[in-house]
Amino acid sequence: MAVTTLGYALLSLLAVKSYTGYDLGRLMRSPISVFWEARYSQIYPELSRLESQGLVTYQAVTQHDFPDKKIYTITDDGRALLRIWATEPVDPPVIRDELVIKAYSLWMVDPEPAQELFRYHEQYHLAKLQQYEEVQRDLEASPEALNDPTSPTFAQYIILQRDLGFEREYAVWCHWVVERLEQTMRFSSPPIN
Amino acid sequence: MAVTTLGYALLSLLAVKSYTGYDLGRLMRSPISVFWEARYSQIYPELSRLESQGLVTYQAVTQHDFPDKKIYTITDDGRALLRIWATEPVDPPVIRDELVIKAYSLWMVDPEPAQELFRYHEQYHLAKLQQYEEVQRDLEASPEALNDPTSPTFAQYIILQRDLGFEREYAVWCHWVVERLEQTMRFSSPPIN
DNA sequence: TCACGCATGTAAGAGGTTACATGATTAG
DNA sequence: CTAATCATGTAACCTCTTACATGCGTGA
Repeated sequence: MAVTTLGYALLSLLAVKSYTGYDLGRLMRSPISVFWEARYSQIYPELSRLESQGLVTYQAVTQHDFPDKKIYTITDDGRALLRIWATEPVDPPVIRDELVIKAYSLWMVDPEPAQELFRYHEQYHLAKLQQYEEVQRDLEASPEALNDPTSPTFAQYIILQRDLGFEREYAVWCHWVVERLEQTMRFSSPPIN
Repeated sequence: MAVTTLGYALLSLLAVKSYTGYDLGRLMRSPISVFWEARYSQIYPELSRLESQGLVTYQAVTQHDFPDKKIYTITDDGRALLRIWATEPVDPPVIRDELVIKAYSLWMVDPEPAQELFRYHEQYHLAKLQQYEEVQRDLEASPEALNDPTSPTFAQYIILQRDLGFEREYAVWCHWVVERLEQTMRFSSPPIN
């Protein structure tokens, strides 16, 4: 009977607009980037669970040139549950970041390949940052919505700031690691070629 | 035959020093905060898997006043594997943060309880930040190690910067959300008491 | 012709959490 | 007297990923 975190994620997207499972999956991997990238194999079963719990309904649409689809809509019960859940306490997120473990082993590896690894991740997060900055520009084009706390755009802007901050901070850290490795290489003995 | 992420996490801790499973579990939930908080029920089986793979060995220690224990030590094979793994490419982490989903639903809830939620998380991350800053002061007390790229302290300092940045950024975001809700409340009609 | 977008799903397995079991010592 | 610390583990369960299955239309 309980709703999973993914279930709430889907509900919160459906609270704004009706979508198919496919749409929801694409949304979760778009640069508009809400939340994280869930697989279709998890989304579809989750949607039918939400449906059996009466939190969403769907309308089957028959198509000729494309596969048939189900457009899901949140119910009043779903909306009510989401509103209650939204302000209830949560535990802070658990971050399982493999790069951090690798960083912890840097003392036992050659600095050059380590730098390469961190340069790659710096670039990755800078690219993500740019994508989010584009979305930011789009949102800031309609400032009325950003000041209306009852507008979904307002909430989207809030989570966008989180994404921006996260990517910026991560890129800065990667850059700092590369610099630190550079610096320490000058102090240690040069490699034997 | 493959080693899991937790397996590498344990190996990277054992590369510095020998520990019991219990020690490793405590380390992972200490403010010295390496990585994330793994459960003992996951650590113990993982250690025996690493042992069966020849990546660690253990020495059984019989105790009178406390339960017997096993002190695990990394093997040469384990060390070699860890060094290779440490600079191999990784995917960026997937962040599944329930608070971000809740934030996405803020447009449909009362601002007051929402502020309370974000104030709580701001305090949480500020407290974490302080803990990390204490560790930072401890590490900076011995600056020679911080400039030696072959010292585990060097690597610990690197991941500490990540933790510091993460907590700082998260706290700033929470604060910003609270302020934004404050601001918008002044624009909307006052609640009917 | 081949891959991509549309669209929904099942099955198997890996990873992680919660609950349970045991038992002595020590601090409040 | 109760809770915490030390210390290792098993069993059941939930969550998430990977692989598989199907099939039409369109653009390169």
